[in-house]
Amino acid sequence: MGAKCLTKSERRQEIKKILDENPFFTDEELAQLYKVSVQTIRLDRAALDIPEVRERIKLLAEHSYGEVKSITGLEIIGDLIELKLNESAISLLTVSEEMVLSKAKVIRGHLLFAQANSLAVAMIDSPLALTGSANVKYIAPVSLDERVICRAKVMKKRGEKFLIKIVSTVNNSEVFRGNFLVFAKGKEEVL
Amino acid sequence: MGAKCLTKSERRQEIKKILDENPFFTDEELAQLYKVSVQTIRLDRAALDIPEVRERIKLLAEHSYGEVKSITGLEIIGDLIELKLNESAISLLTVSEEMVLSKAKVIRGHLLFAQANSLAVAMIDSPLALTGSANVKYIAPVSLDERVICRAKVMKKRGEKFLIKIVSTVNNSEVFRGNFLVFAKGKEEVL
DNA sequence: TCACTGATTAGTACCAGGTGCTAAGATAAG
DNA sequence: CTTATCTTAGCACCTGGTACTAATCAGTGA
Repeated sequence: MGAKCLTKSERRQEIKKILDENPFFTDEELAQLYKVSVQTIRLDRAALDIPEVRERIKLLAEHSYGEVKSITGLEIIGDLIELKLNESAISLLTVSEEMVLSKAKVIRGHLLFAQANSLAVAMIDSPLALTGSANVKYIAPVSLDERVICRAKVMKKRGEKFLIKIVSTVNNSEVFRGNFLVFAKGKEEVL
Repeated sequence: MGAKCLTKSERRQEIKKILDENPFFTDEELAQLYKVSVQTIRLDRAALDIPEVRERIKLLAEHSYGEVKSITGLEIIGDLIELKLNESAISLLTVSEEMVLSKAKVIRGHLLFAQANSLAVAMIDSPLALTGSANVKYIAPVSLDERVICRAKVMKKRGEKFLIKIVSTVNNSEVFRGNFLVFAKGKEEVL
């Protein structure tokens, strides 16, 4: 990793990147990494407007904590945009580096599924919802940095069974679609 | 919340609970909350074997950090046990805390899908393989600490198209099954 | 050569939120 | 009264910083 004689701005860009993907480094460690003094690192962070380690860690923790708190939040892959319980829902997923196959920069299939599945499950107004079955089709590959909008709509409801239709699009063109059968479970024991 | 004249053990139980569901409290804040001194809180934490705020927050952050990495970042979800390219493959996934729905301790559906999908894609002898479609069925819920064995088998192969049958079991009983249609992509551009 | 500039480094005082240790009350029970 | 349990207090020390001042070093132009 970065250790050579870098210019100030090169170093700063590297620091920005490295802290972006691993916020756990202390100034000390960065200083050793780039063979500069701790003070220099502090100036760099100040210039880049990056808070201290504890703050960074805390933000990360609060983020995931917030998700956990919001009942179904953690369970959702992507950001919930709209939600009408038992009717329809929309979520947005921006494809980041970790989501793609390293070679092709194409999103892993199961993430599109996960977005759809978690949305389908989240939109059910019930303490617990479980997927029963799903038929899905991948229409076009999705690449890094693209924004996937996933729309879910309840097509049929019979008792505790919900048939949900999912369509995911990027720039208004379909990339993924599927039908999910979801079971709403109340307090009764799961099968 | 708790503020009355509690016995030591009552207070400790409350502290344990409160920190369990909200790890962000400092000793100071807890001391005010229970109207005891900071030192008392420290003793309580020591007795309960609860680390300091920063440590708690850090653990939380590392946890969620690891989770994001592992679910999105890995090429294969689960551990590859056996692999015969273009023929069959087996992977094992042990259900950990991060994989389950917080309330029911049941694995999230898309993780079973992810295990199956990543296995199906991995077993194709090609620089790039993409999922075309999938039909899956969830037969029984899978709980925390259970070990999911996923078996994939190529049923049909026509040119670059592979039909793969997946069966996932826990203790030899089926929990998930599906058919995946996977496309092997060579160097040619993806559609 | 001198002066100036930008980048870096050094040093100081201070902070939160602790640990680890010793010692001193407070209170109830035998 | 003595003893044991619980609680509080005080102190030195720690990490990973902030905020600020001052010194150093290399290169550049005049």
